[in-house]
Amino acid sequence: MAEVYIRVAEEENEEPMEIPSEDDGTVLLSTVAAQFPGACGLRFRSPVSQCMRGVRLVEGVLHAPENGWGNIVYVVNYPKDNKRKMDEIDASSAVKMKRGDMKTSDLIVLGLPWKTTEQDLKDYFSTFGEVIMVQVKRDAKTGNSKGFGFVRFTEYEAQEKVISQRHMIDGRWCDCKLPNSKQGPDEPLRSRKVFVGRCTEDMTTDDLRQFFMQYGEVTDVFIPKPFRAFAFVTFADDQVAQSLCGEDLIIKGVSVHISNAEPKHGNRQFDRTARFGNGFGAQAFGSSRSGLGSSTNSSLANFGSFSLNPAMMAAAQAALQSSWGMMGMLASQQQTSTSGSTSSGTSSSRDQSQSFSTGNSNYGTSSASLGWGTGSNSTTSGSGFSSGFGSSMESKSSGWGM
DNA sequence: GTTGAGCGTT
Repeated sequence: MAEVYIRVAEEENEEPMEIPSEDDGTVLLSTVAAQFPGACGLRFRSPVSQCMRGVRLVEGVLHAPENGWGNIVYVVNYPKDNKRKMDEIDASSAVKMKRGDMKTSDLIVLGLPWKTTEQDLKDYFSTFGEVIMVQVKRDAKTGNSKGFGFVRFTEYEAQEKVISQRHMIDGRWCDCKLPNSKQGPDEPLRSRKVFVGRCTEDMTTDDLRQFFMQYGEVTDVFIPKPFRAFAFVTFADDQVAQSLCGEDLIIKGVSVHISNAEPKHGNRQFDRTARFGNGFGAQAFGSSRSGLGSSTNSSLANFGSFSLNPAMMAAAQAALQSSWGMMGMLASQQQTSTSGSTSSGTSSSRDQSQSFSTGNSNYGTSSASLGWGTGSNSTTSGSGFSSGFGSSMESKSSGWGM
Protein backbone atom coordinates (compact mmCIF):
# COMPACT_ATOMS: atom_id res chain seq x y z
CA MET A 1 0.00 0.00 0.00
CA ALA A 2 1.42 3.34 -1.05
CA GLU A 3 2.36 5.59 1.79
CA VAL A 4 0.58 8.90 1.87
CA TYR A 5 2.10 11.95 3.45
CA ILE A 6 0.72 15.32 4.27
CA ARG A 7 2.83 18.45 4.43
CA VAL A 8 3.09 20.15 7.77
CA ALA A 9 5.00 23.22 8.87
CA GLU A 10 5.29 25.34 11.91
CA GLU A 11 4.36 28.46 10.01
CA GLU A 12 2.70 28.96 6.67
CA ASN A 13 5.80 30.04 4.86
CA GLU A 14 8.21 27.65 6.45
CA GLU A 15 9.71 24.54 5.02
CA PRO A 16 7.13 21.79 5.41
CA MET A 17 7.82 18.33 6.74
CA GLU A 18 6.04 15.29 5.39
CA ILE A 19 4.00 13.43 7.96
CA PRO A 20 2.63 9.96 7.25
CA SER A 21 -1.08 9.29 7.29
CA GLU A 22 -2.81 6.16 8.47
CA ASP A 23 -4.25 3.52 6.20
CA ASP A 24 -7.70 5.02 6.56
CA GLY A 25 -6.51 8.41 5.40
CA THR A 26 -6.52 10.04 8.79
CA VAL A 27 -3.46 11.46 10.50
CA LEU A 28 -2.75 10.85 14.16
CA LEU A 29 -2.13 13.86 16.30
CA SER A 30 0.56 11.82 17.98
CA THR A 31 2.34 11.48 14.66
CA VAL A 32 2.30 15.22 14.21
CA ALA A 33 3.41 15.73 17.80
CA ALA A 34 6.30 13.38 17.28
CA GLN A 35 7.76 15.92 14.86
CA PHE A 36 6.31 19.03 16.45
CA PRO A 37 6.33 18.44 20.19
CA GLY A 38 3.42 20.07 21.94
CA ALA A 39 1.28 20.26 18.81
CA CYS A 40 -2.42 20.10 19.59
CA GLY A 41 -3.91 20.36 16.12
CA LEU A 42 -3.56 21.52 12.54
CA ARG A 43 -4.96 24.33 10.48
CA PHE A 44 -4.73 25.31 6.84
CA ARG A 45 -5.60 28.14 4.53
CA SER A 46 -8.69 27.35 2.55
CA PRO A 47 -7.97 27.74 -1.15
CA VAL A 48 -11.53 28.91 -1.55
CA SER A 49 -12.14 31.33 1.26
CA GLN A 50 -8.50 32.24 1.86
CA CYS A 51 -9.25 31.93 5.55
CA MET A 52 -7.47 29.69 7.96
CA ARG A 53 -9.46 26.59 8.79
CA GLY A 54 -9.07 24.07 11.53
CA VAL A 55 -8.60 20.41 10.75
CA ARG A 56 -11.21 18.22 12.40
CA LEU A 57 -9.77 16.48 15.44
CA VAL A 58 -11.59 13.64 17.13
CA GLU A 59 -9.98 11.69 19.92
CA GLY A 60 -6.47 12.26 18.77
CA VAL A 61 -7.27 11.58 15.12
CA LEU A 62 -7.03 14.29 12.48
CA HIS A 63 -9.51 13.98 9.64
CA ALA A 64 -8.87 15.19 6.11
CA PRO A 65 -10.89 18.13 4.82
CA GLU A 66 -13.71 17.66 2.35
CA ASN A 67 -11.56 16.90 -0.66
CA GLY A 68 -8.76 15.08 0.98
CA TRP A 69 -5.47 16.34 2.32
CA GLY A 70 -4.25 17.54 -1.04
CA ASN A 71 -0.88 19.11 -1.46
CA ILE A 72 -1.34 22.17 0.70
CA VAL A 73 0.75 22.91 3.74
CA TYR A 74 -0.87 22.39 7.10
CA VAL A 75 0.22 24.55 9.96
CA VAL A 76 0.75 23.25 13.45
CA ASN A 77 -1.40 24.55 16.28
CA TYR A 78 0.07 24.81 19.72
CA PRO A 79 -1.81 25.14 22.96
CA LYS A 80 -2.20 28.63 24.27
CA ASP A 81 -1.59 30.47 21.04
CA ASN A 82 2.16 30.53 20.76
CA LYS A 83 3.92 28.64 23.42
CA ARG A 84 6.37 27.48 20.82
CA LYS A 85 7.26 30.96 19.73
CA MET A 86 7.88 31.87 23.29
CA ASP A 87 10.24 28.95 23.54
CA GLU A 88 12.15 30.12 20.55
CA ILE A 89 12.44 33.61 21.87
CA ASP A 90 13.51 32.12 25.12
CA ALA A 91 16.10 29.97 23.49
CA SER A 92 17.67 32.71 21.51
CA SER A 93 17.59 35.34 24.16
CA ALA A 94 20.63 35.94 26.21
CA VAL A 95 18.57 35.34 29.29
CA LYS A 96 18.80 31.64 29.37
CA MET A 97 22.26 31.25 28.05
CA LYS A 98 23.62 32.08 31.41
CA ARG A 99 22.89 28.60 32.61
CA GLY A 100 25.12 27.42 29.86
CA ASP A 101 23.53 24.03 29.58
CA MET A 102 24.46 23.61 25.99
CA LYS A 103 27.32 21.27 26.73
CA THR A 104 26.76 17.61 26.23
CA SER A 105 26.91 15.18 29.08
CA ASP A 106 26.71 11.44 29.44
CA LEU A 107 23.22 10.11 29.07
CA ILE A 108 22.05 7.06 30.90
CA VAL A 109 20.39 4.47 28.72
CA LEU A 110 17.82 2.49 30.68
CA GLY A 111 16.16 -0.74 29.78
CA LEU A 112 18.78 -2.32 27.58
CA PRO A 113 18.43 -5.95 26.62
CA TRP A 114 20.93 -8.11 28.43
CA LYS A 115 22.56 -9.02 25.20
CA THR A 116 23.22 -5.49 23.98
CA THR A 117 26.89 -4.69 23.61
CA GLU A 118 28.74 -1.42 23.45
CA GLN A 119 29.19 -1.92 19.74
CA ASP A 120 25.42 -2.32 19.41
CA LEU A 121 24.93 0.91 21.32
CA LYS A 122 27.42 2.75 19.22
CA ASP A 123 25.86 1.50 16.01
CA TYR A 124 22.43 2.49 17.14
CA PHE A 125 23.20 5.94 18.50
CA SER A 126 25.49 6.92 15.65
CA THR A 127 22.39 7.56 13.60
CA PHE A 128 21.76 10.60 15.81
CA GLY A 129 25.20 12.10 15.63
CA GLU A 130 28.80 11.48 16.44
CA VAL A 131 29.12 9.24 19.47
CA ILE A 132 32.17 9.84 21.60
CA MET A 133 31.52 7.35 24.40
CA VAL A 134 29.40 4.33 25.07
CA GLN A 135 29.33 2.01 28.04
CA VAL A 136 27.31 -0.99 29.04
CA LYS A 137 27.40 -1.48 32.77
CA ARG A 138 28.16 -5.04 33.76
CA ASP A 139 28.43 -7.11 36.87
CA ALA A 140 32.08 -7.26 37.73
CA LYS A 141 32.01 -10.96 38.53
CA THR A 142 29.72 -12.46 35.96
CA GLY A 143 30.18 -9.92 33.21
CA ASN A 144 26.43 -9.83 32.73
CA SER A 145 24.92 -6.59 31.60
CA LYS A 146 23.08 -4.67 34.27
CA GLY A 147 20.59 -3.54 31.67
CA PHE A 148 21.73 0.03 31.45
CA GLY A 149 24.58 1.99 30.01
CA PHE A 150 25.77 5.41 29.02
CA VAL A 151 26.26 7.30 25.81
CA ARG A 152 27.73 10.66 24.99
CA PHE A 153 27.48 12.71 21.84
CA THR A 154 29.63 15.42 20.39
CA GLU A 155 26.70 17.59 19.46
CA TYR A 156 24.23 18.97 21.92
CA GLU A 157 21.53 18.73 19.27
CA ALA A 158 22.01 14.99 19.07
CA GLN A 159 21.75 14.75 22.83
CA GLU A 160 18.51 16.69 22.89
CA LYS A 161 17.03 14.61 20.15
CA VAL A 162 17.99 11.41 21.88
CA ILE A 163 16.56 12.53 25.20
CA SER A 164 13.33 13.57 23.55
CA GLN A 165 12.31 10.16 22.29
CA ARG A 166 12.27 6.49 23.11
CA HIS A 167 14.59 4.02 21.51
CA MET A 168 14.04 0.55 20.19
CA ILE A 169 17.32 -1.19 20.83
CA ASP A 170 17.70 -4.87 20.07
CA GLY A 171 13.97 -5.36 20.49
CA ARG A 172 13.32 -3.39 23.65
CA TRP A 173 12.19 0.15 24.26
CA CYS A 174 14.82 2.10 26.11
CA ASP A 175 14.87 5.54 27.68
CA CYS A 176 17.73 7.99 27.63
CA LYS A 177 17.95 10.57 30.35
CA LEU A 178 20.32 12.86 32.07
CA PRO A 179 21.75 10.71 34.82
CA ASN A 180 20.88 11.65 38.37
CA SER A 181 24.44 12.64 39.00
CA LYS A 182 24.16 15.30 36.33
CA GLN A 183 20.92 16.86 37.32
CA GLY A 184 21.68 20.13 38.91
CA PRO A 185 20.62 20.22 42.54
CA ASP A 186 18.34 23.12 41.84
CA GLU A 187 16.86 21.98 38.59
CA PRO A 188 13.23 21.11 39.13
CA LEU A 189 12.09 23.68 41.57
CA ARG A 190 8.49 23.08 40.89
CA SER A 191 7.21 19.76 39.83
CA ARG A 192 6.40 19.20 36.23
CA LYS A 193 4.89 15.89 37.21
CA VAL A 194 1.39 15.15 38.40
CA PHE A 195 -0.11 12.18 40.10
CA VAL A 196 -3.15 10.75 38.37
CA GLY A 197 -5.36 8.86 40.79
CA ARG A 198 -8.30 6.52 40.13
CA CYS A 199 -6.93 5.30 36.83
CA THR A 200 -8.54 2.24 35.35
CA GLU A 201 -6.69 -0.69 33.97
CA ASP A 202 -7.62 0.03 30.38
CA MET A 203 -5.82 3.36 30.38
CA THR A 204 -2.61 2.94 28.48
CA THR A 205 0.33 5.29 28.48
CA ASP A 206 -0.70 6.29 25.00
CA ASP A 207 -4.20 7.08 26.20
CA LEU A 208 -2.82 9.29 28.92
CA ARG A 209 -0.33 10.96 26.65
CA GLN A 210 -2.97 11.68 24.04
CA PHE A 211 -5.30 13.02 26.64
CA PHE A 212 -2.91 15.24 28.56
CA MET A 213 -1.33 16.54 25.39
CA GLN A 214 -4.19 19.00 25.16
CA TYR A 215 -2.82 20.91 28.14
CA GLY A 216 0.77 21.05 27.01
CA GLU A 217 3.72 19.01 25.93
CA VAL A 218 3.91 15.70 27.75
CA THR A 219 7.42 14.44 28.33
CA ASP A 220 6.72 11.29 30.29
CA VAL A 221 3.94 8.95 31.30
CA PHE A 222 4.48 6.32 33.91
CA ILE A 223 2.03 3.57 34.81
CA PRO A 224 3.21 1.20 37.51
CA LYS A 225 2.76 -2.45 36.88
CA PRO A 226 1.07 -4.49 38.03
CA PHE A 227 -2.00 -2.31 37.95
CA ARG A 228 -2.26 0.05 40.88
CA ALA A 229 -4.90 2.54 39.77
CA PHE A 230 -2.64 5.52 39.44
CA ALA A 231 -0.15 7.00 37.05
CA PHE A 232 2.29 9.85 36.68
CA VAL A 233 2.31 12.35 33.89
CA THR A 234 5.19 14.76 33.36
CA PHE A 235 4.84 17.93 31.33
CA ALA A 236 7.53 20.01 29.74
CA ASP A 237 6.15 23.01 31.57
CA ASP A 238 5.73 23.00 35.30
CA GLN A 239 2.99 25.60 35.13
CA VAL A 240 0.87 23.24 33.12
CA ALA A 241 1.36 20.53 35.70
CA GLN A 242 0.60 22.83 38.58
CA SER A 243 -2.49 24.20 36.91
CA LEU A 244 -4.03 20.75 36.72
CA CYS A 245 -3.49 19.82 40.33
CA GLY A 246 -6.72 19.43 42.21
CA GLU A 247 -8.75 18.85 39.07
CA ASP A 248 -10.98 15.91 38.38
CA LEU A 249 -10.73 15.04 34.71
CA ILE A 250 -12.66 12.60 32.60
CA ILE A 251 -10.55 10.11 30.70
CA LYS A 252 -12.27 7.36 28.76
CA GLY A 253 -15.41 8.07 30.70
CA VAL A 254 -13.69 7.75 34.05
CA SER A 255 -13.12 10.52 36.54
CA VAL A 256 -9.50 10.66 37.55
CA HIS A 257 -8.01 12.91 40.17
CA ILE A 258 -4.94 15.01 39.58
CA SER A 259 -2.63 15.94 42.38
CA ASN A 260 0.98 16.71 43.04
CA ALA A 261 3.50 14.01 42.51
CA GLU A 262 5.39 13.46 45.69
CA PRO A 263 9.10 12.92 45.61
CA LYS A 264 9.96 9.43 44.67
CA HIS A 265 10.88 7.33 47.63
CA GLY A 266 14.57 6.95 48.04
CA ASN A 267 15.33 10.04 46.08
CA ARG A 268 17.03 12.06 48.73
CA GLN A 269 18.64 14.31 46.25
CA PHE A 270 15.54 16.20 45.42
CA ASP A 271 13.53 16.09 48.57
CA ARG A 272 11.93 19.15 50.01
CA THR A 273 14.62 20.22 52.35
CA ALA A 274 17.38 19.66 49.91
CA ARG A 275 15.72 21.78 47.32
CA PHE A 276 14.65 24.37 49.78
CA GLY A 277 18.10 24.72 51.13
CA ASN A 278 19.51 24.88 47.68
CA GLY A 279 18.13 26.88 44.90
CA PHE A 280 15.09 28.26 46.48
CA GLY A 281 16.20 30.92 48.83
CA ALA A 282 14.81 34.39 48.86
CA GLN A 283 17.02 35.18 45.93
CA ALA A 284 14.89 33.06 43.71
CA PHE A 285 12.23 35.68 43.69
CA GLY A 286 13.20 39.18 42.83
CA SER A 287 16.54 38.53 41.31
CA SER A 288 17.62 36.63 38.28
CA ARG A 289 14.70 37.81 36.25
CA SER A 290 17.26 39.69 34.27
CA GLY A 291 16.89 42.51 31.91
CA LEU A 292 13.73 41.74 30.03
CA GLY A 293 12.08 45.02 30.82
CA SER A 294 10.90 43.65 34.07
CA SER A 295 9.07 46.14 36.14
CA THR A 296 10.70 47.86 39.00
CA ASN A 297 7.94 46.72 41.23
CA SER A 298 8.33 44.33 44.02
CA SER A 299 8.76 40.74 43.15
CA LEU A 300 5.34 40.16 44.56
CA ALA A 301 3.60 42.16 41.91
CA ASN A 302 5.82 40.62 39.38
CA PHE A 303 4.85 37.23 40.54
CA GLY A 304 1.22 37.95 40.47
CA SER A 305 1.13 39.09 36.93
CA PHE A 306 3.36 36.33 35.81
CA SER A 307 1.15 33.51 36.83
CA LEU A 308 -1.33 33.55 34.06
CA ASN A 309 -2.13 29.97 34.19
CA PRO A 310 -3.10 27.40 31.62
CA ALA A 311 -5.95 26.14 33.73
CA MET A 312 -8.21 28.50 31.88
CA MET A 313 -7.35 26.92 28.66
CA ALA A 314 -7.88 23.63 30.37
CA ALA A 315 -11.37 24.68 31.23
CA ALA A 316 -12.03 25.98 27.77
CA GLN A 317 -11.16 22.65 26.40
CA ALA A 318 -13.30 20.72 28.78
CA ALA A 319 -15.71 20.20 25.96
CA LEU A 320 -13.12 18.23 24.17
CA GLN A 321 -13.14 15.74 26.94
CA SER A 322 -16.63 14.64 26.24
CA SER A 323 -15.40 13.06 23.10
CA TRP A 324 -13.28 10.86 25.26
CA GLY A 325 -16.27 9.35 26.93
CA MET A 326 -17.40 5.89 26.01
CA MET A 327 -15.57 3.77 23.54
CA GLY A 328 -11.99 4.54 24.08
CA MET A 329 -10.40 3.45 20.88
CA LEU A 330 -7.52 5.52 19.56
CA ALA A 331 -4.28 4.97 17.87
CA SER A 332 -3.14 1.58 18.86
CA GLN A 333 0.54 2.08 19.02
CA GLN A 334 0.92 -0.84 21.31
CA GLN A 335 4.31 -2.23 21.33
CA THR A 336 4.65 -5.91 21.71
CA SER A 337 6.52 -7.06 24.68
CA THR A 338 9.41 -8.93 23.30
CA SER A 339 10.36 -10.74 26.40
CA GLY A 340 9.05 -14.05 27.48
CA SER A 341 12.16 -14.38 29.54
CA THR A 342 10.55 -14.47 32.92
CA SER A 343 13.85 -15.66 34.23
CA SER A 344 14.11 -17.89 37.21
CA GLY A 345 11.30 -18.35 39.66
CA THR A 346 11.44 -15.22 41.73
CA SER A 347 10.64 -11.95 40.10
CA SER A 348 14.16 -10.82 40.23
CA SER A 349 15.45 -7.65 38.74
CA ARG A 350 16.74 -9.75 35.91
CA ASP A 351 13.24 -10.13 34.62
CA GLN A 352 13.28 -8.18 31.43
CA SER A 353 9.64 -7.92 30.65
CA GLN A 354 9.11 -4.68 28.84
CA SER A 355 7.28 -1.85 30.45
CA PHE A 356 5.11 0.58 28.61
CA SER A 357 6.27 3.82 29.98
CA THR A 358 7.00 6.25 27.23
CA GLY A 359 8.94 9.37 26.84
CA ASN A 360 11.35 11.02 29.09
CA SER A 361 12.03 13.71 31.47
CA ASN A 362 13.91 16.50 30.03
CA TYR A 363 14.95 19.67 31.50
CA GLY A 364 13.01 22.71 30.98
CA THR A 365 13.88 25.43 28.65
CA SER A 366 12.10 27.83 30.86
CA SER A 367 14.48 30.45 31.90
CA ALA A 368 12.93 31.74 35.03
CA SER A 369 12.31 29.71 38.06
CA LEU A 370 9.76 31.28 40.22
CA GLY A 371 8.69 29.79 43.43
CA TRP A 372 5.14 28.78 43.86
CA GLY A 373 2.97 29.76 46.72
CA THR A 374 1.93 26.87 48.80
CA GLY A 375 -1.57 26.70 50.00
CA SER A 376 -2.01 27.32 53.65
CA ASN A 377 -3.65 23.96 53.98
CA SER A 378 -0.59 22.14 52.93
CA THR A 379 -0.73 18.58 54.05
CA THR A 380 2.56 17.52 52.68
CA SER A 381 4.92 19.98 54.19
CA GLY A 382 6.49 18.02 56.98
CA SER A 383 9.11 20.63 57.47
CA GLY A 384 7.12 23.60 58.47
CA PHE A 385 7.79 25.07 55.11
CA SER A 386 5.42 27.55 53.72
CA SER A 387 6.27 30.66 51.90
CA GLY A 388 3.48 33.08 52.19
CA PHE A 389 2.57 33.90 48.66
CA GLY A 390 -1.12 33.88 48.29
CA SER A 391 -0.95 32.96 44.68
CA SER A 392 -3.62 33.70 42.20
CA MET A 393 -4.35 30.04 41.99
CA GLU A 394 -6.35 29.64 45.11
CA SER A 395 -6.11 26.50 47.02
CA LYS A 396 -5.09 23.90 44.60
CA SER A 397 -3.15 21.36 46.45
CA SER A 398 0.29 22.40 47.26
CA GLY A 399 3.58 20.84 47.79
CA TRP A 400 6.53 19.81 45.84
CA GLY A 401 7.82 16.78 44.32
CA MET A 402 8.94 15.43 41.08
C1' DG B 1 -6.48 -0.91 45.25
C1' DT B 2 -4.67 7.35 45.07
C1' DT B 3 2.74 8.18 45.06
C1' DG B 4 7.07 5.58 40.22
C1' DA B 5 12.83 0.71 38.59
C1' DG B 6 16.76 0.37 37.16
C1' DC B 7 21.90 5.65 37.91
C1' DG B 8 28.22 5.08 36.57
C1' DT B 9 34.00 -0.48 40.68
C1' DT B 10 37.63 2.85 36.75
